[in-house]
Amino acid sequence: MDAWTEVLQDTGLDPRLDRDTSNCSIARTLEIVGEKWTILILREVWYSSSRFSDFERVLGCPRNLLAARLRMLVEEGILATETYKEPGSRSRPKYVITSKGMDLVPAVMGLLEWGDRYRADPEGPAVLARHRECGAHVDVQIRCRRGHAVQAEDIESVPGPAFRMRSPG
Amino acid sequence: MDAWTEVLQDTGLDPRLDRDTSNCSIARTLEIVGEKWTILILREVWYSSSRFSDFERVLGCPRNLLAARLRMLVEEGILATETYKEPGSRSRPKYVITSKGMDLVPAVMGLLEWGDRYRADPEGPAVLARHRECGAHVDVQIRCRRGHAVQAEDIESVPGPAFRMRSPG
DNA sequence: TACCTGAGTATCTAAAAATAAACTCAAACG
DNA sequence: CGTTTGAGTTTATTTTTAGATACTCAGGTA
Repeated sequence: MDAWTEVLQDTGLDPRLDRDTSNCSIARTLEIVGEKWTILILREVWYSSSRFSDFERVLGCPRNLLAARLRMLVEEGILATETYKEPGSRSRPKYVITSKGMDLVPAVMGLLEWGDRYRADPEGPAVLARHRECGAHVDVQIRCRRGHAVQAEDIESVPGPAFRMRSPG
Repeated sequence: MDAWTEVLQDTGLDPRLDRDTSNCSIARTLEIVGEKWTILILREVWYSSSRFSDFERVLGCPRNLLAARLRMLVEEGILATETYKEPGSRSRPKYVITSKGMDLVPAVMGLLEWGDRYRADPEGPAVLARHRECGAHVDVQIRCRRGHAVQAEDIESVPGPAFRMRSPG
């Protein structure tokens, strides 16, 4: 009997199929970043853009959508506003990434790598990621606390502390 | 002068802001999996669901959308169909993940971890991921080819072989 | 004082997507 | 032979989103 089956015996319910999925961390993350422009804005922040007009120029995103996405990212604490001042102009806002935003890097690196592997142009990727100190190519890996490299097939999902069943309505 | 600046001097264009973003691997991956139901279907496949009715039951997704997403995932080679047969019923299709689909695990683990950290219930995550062999918790890490663990801040993006500028139209 | 610029807001239309509900189809069963 | 079941398809309705365009606003410059 696996870790799922033992959480709910004799109820006629299936812990995998009848569980409450509303507190799924994947779904909750997607509520915020699971939208095209949002992730592309973050990509540009990583590539060093920070001004409203930068995003508009490189993304070609409508201004009202851009403003809405930036506002949401700031509300969520993924970006923060600072001000910049070009000589001869007044102070204007710019957007910088927070540590909460930086913590999205592994997820986005995962998307990048998959695209590099399966959907790149014949010449290769458009952008490469490397370690600033040593210049070597970086990639995402799955590891366990004991330090072993883990293959995707060797990952086992088990119910966590907030696991609960869907109310039978 | 950084790796971006040296690709395009004296043109008045900015290699970051005027580059062609149409071959971005992040965007291309999102074209496929950057949609709510699609990633949630994959989540359920990892949690072992495989039948049409399983997905419908656990996700509450409209059938026509579910059918469309499953068809797309099979066309893209992320899922494959096999048949199963319950005693007393005819053969029916089921969906299994391919190695191309398994290669999305790091990206989705990244989303999961971020959600666990910033959007979990007070009790903690709904689901935990552990290493089947040793039972230890698994997470995603960024490493360079030399084996160093890399912080997000120490990643440098540089133009790759398919880098090109946007045509000035 | 009139104009310019970056950073938005407001408004509208058109297109796309989500959802619900009804319908189909092919075995297997009774 | 009529019914059930899983796996869809079709159709219609509503909601959301995208995108374009025009407008605002605050300070700086001529």
